[in-house]
Amino acid sequence: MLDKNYKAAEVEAAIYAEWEKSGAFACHPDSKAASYTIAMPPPNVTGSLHMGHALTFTLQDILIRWRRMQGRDALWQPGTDHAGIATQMVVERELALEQTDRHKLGREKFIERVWQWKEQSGSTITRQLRALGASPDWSRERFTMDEGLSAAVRKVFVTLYREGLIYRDKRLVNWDPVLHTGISDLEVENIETKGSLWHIRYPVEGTDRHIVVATTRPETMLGDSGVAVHPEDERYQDLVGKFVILPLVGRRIPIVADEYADPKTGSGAVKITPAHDFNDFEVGKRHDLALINIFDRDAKLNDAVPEAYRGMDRFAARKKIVADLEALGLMEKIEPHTLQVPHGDRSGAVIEPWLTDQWYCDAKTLAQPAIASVEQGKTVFVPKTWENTFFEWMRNIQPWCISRQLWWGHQIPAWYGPDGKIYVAETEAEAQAQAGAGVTLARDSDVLDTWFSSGLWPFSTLGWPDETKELKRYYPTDVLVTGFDIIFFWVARMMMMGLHFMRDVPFRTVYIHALVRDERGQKMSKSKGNIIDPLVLIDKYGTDALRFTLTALAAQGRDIKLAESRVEGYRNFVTKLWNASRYAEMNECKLVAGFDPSSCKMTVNRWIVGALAEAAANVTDALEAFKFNEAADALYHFAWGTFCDWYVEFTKPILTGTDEAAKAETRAAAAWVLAQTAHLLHPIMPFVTEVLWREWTGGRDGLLMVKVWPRYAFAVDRDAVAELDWTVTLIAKIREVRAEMNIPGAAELPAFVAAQAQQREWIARHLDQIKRLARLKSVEFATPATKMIQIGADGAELFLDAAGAVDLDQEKARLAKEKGAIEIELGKIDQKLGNAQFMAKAKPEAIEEQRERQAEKQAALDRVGAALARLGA
RNA sequence: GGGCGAUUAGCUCAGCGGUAGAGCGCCUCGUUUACACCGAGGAUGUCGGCGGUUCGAUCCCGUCAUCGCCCA
Repeated sequence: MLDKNYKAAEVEAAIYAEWEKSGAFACHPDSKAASYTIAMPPPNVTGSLHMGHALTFTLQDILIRWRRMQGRDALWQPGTDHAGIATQMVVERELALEQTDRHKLGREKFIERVWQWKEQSGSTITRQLRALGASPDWSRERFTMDEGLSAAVRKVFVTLYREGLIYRDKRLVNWDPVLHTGISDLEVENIETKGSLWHIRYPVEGTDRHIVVATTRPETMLGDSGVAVHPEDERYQDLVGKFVILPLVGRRIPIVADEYADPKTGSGAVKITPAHDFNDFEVGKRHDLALINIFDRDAKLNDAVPEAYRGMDRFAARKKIVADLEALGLMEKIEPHTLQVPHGDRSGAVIEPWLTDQWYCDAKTLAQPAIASVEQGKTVFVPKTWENTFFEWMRNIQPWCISRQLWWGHQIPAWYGPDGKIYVAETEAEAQAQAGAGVTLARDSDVLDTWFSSGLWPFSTLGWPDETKELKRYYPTDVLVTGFDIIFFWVARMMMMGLHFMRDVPFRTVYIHALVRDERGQKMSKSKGNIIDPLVLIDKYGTDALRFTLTALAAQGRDIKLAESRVEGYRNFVTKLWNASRYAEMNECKLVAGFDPSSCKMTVNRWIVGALAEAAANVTDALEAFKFNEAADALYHFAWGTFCDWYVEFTKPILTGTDEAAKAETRAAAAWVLAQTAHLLHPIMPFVTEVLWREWTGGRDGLLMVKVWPRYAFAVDRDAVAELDWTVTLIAKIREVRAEMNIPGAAELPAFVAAQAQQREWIARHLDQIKRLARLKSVEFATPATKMIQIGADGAELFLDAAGAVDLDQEKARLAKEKGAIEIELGKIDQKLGNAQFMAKAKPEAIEEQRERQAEKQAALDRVGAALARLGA
């Protein structure tokens, strides 16, 4: 006998262990079944499960479990990402606690230390994925720095280099002066900041005129190598080609005409600092201005500036420069100004555009096939609107800076000879061979952007560059499930790399889900303190409740605002299901081998198996279309609203009755429907359904997770549906009237019925149920002589004998109100049907529908009228 | 500045060219052979404003407002 409540916390770990031990998570490369593949977006090895993970992995697990039950050879490829900067920072923090740092340790020892950390702590996230119930093929778990994946990275790098798609270049890079590395545009967060706009007067050489330039970063003036004005700006026509003398520095720099200068902003003239601003860099290139680097790697002023400023931090220098300019009377004015300040997404430091040698990937070339593939529908985004986002990014893609000045990551397979000549090769030996024996080589100390290796994930995890059978079988993957925040970081890169190296898209479908936000719609973040920890919810309500909640809220194209009350509500749903099973068990509803749902004779059973079949079809359709919330909704309403609320209540009299044949059929049908419901719920709520399945089968029939997904050949019995719907409506109406008339719930009232043959038959068949659920003492087929409460149902009139407990004036008022409501409805319909335009132009179905409604309402009106007449109103 | 999305019950959200829905909350009643993490019943909506298309608009189009996100 089941306990009264399901205790998720006590059973989940054991159930999971059983699944994992059974081998049911594994793919079968030699199977004849069609494959179904999802490459799991590898969480950072430093990560711990947050709500976004919980959502994305729940949805992926639903798809995988569902397809697996459908008989597909499902591969959910798991793994973790080495997460260069993030991981290095974690270990560096540890070192700081030990009063040391990576430089004292040296590169080799430091990397050893990171690996150690990875061995000890790197499994946190995978352990938490297990708590979530995720069912990937753990035997195939990969790590982006595994030997195999590293070999793939080297091969890709070397190949792209030889194809000219990777190259070394001196350009401005987003420099993080705290982490001492360049980062890609995507890793930069622009934060709106209140600052100032300083207007500085630059003296024009050989005149007593000044030209005023406005800047948000006065300290960079030390690196100015020009002033730009708009070519059509009349104010400065005569100055173009002349020079200004840069204050504080004394450098003579040209005034150039360039459209970058906006005549409407400030004075219309801008200072140009080509070495420290991306726009200025371009202007400088056009006019051949000098690149004057004034910062060191800490963003402190270097020796290229006047002595007074050397070694100063950029922000301290700003103050001093402003003060010095004011002292010289060269500060025209200072205005408050809000601007976007670039920050490193990891360090939070203000990013400095800095001139360095970096490795770049020619993303523009690689992007073309990716764009074409989406245009041609080889890869489809769901919802489709995200394709615009993808195109927008891909069509304006910039060279991708792939080198990072870090230690943790894939070291770039490039070596330099004493003369600076570059040798790129997969191994040092090859590079040596290229250079010739005896040439001393030094390896490039940089590592690759983490996204470089994760871009290979869909094929590197399958064994590429070896032509493994897994690669052949599981690439391209079927669907990628991810959030829109990494369309650029990851989806785009996988598309580029996959198409280039595999000659095919990495996935057929990209399902983009929402971001999980808090109740107020705010992004969850540590600083806001609004984080809801999925593990806390799991402890409190069980994994299934959390999974069901996320599924029910995962409507396409919307952010998810998560309220804990929803989780609680769906925990209640788990309990409801549990107790329905408990009820079934108490009534000896046992699974019957070979039960054929279409063989049911009783209407109520024919009805419930039909309703189940319909729910099953709805769930399948919803999953096919990635409409997770609709699948959850269909199951919730079938299980609770149909099965528990009506079928269970309806069959109670049968199960406690004496008709053995009826009992047997009902028990078998109830058990079957419940078990099928568990099948349908399993992908969303794997734990409780597995526990119940074991309870019903005694563990003799294997695991639910490998059972066949429901699909039925039998047709829904429409007559049974009509009969039950009518009966349910009748009961609901009686209950409604009773409540309205304040008839005590316990009072059992005699009833009389005047009905057509069909309805008489229906009432007779479900007499016990109607009496029980509507609290009737007796039902007599006759029209009563006295005045009573009167309830109309289609084809029947039911009279309730409240025996003086009810004031007939009250009943008259009730009927009058009902009449009024019907008249309003009928009026609207009459108006519509009386509209010549409507009759001429509306679809025939729409007209027919209105006619039917008109007839319905008219009949109801007649009935209420007759009832009122009988009461003498 | 460019783009995307949202605006529906007190709250969180579905939905949709022709009867406006769910969960939570609220109110009333209730312990009848699963379940009070329950059951029965109920109240609450000019579907953001204004125009347009249409026989008909909460739904399609335009516009405005407000909010959110992404990109410059």
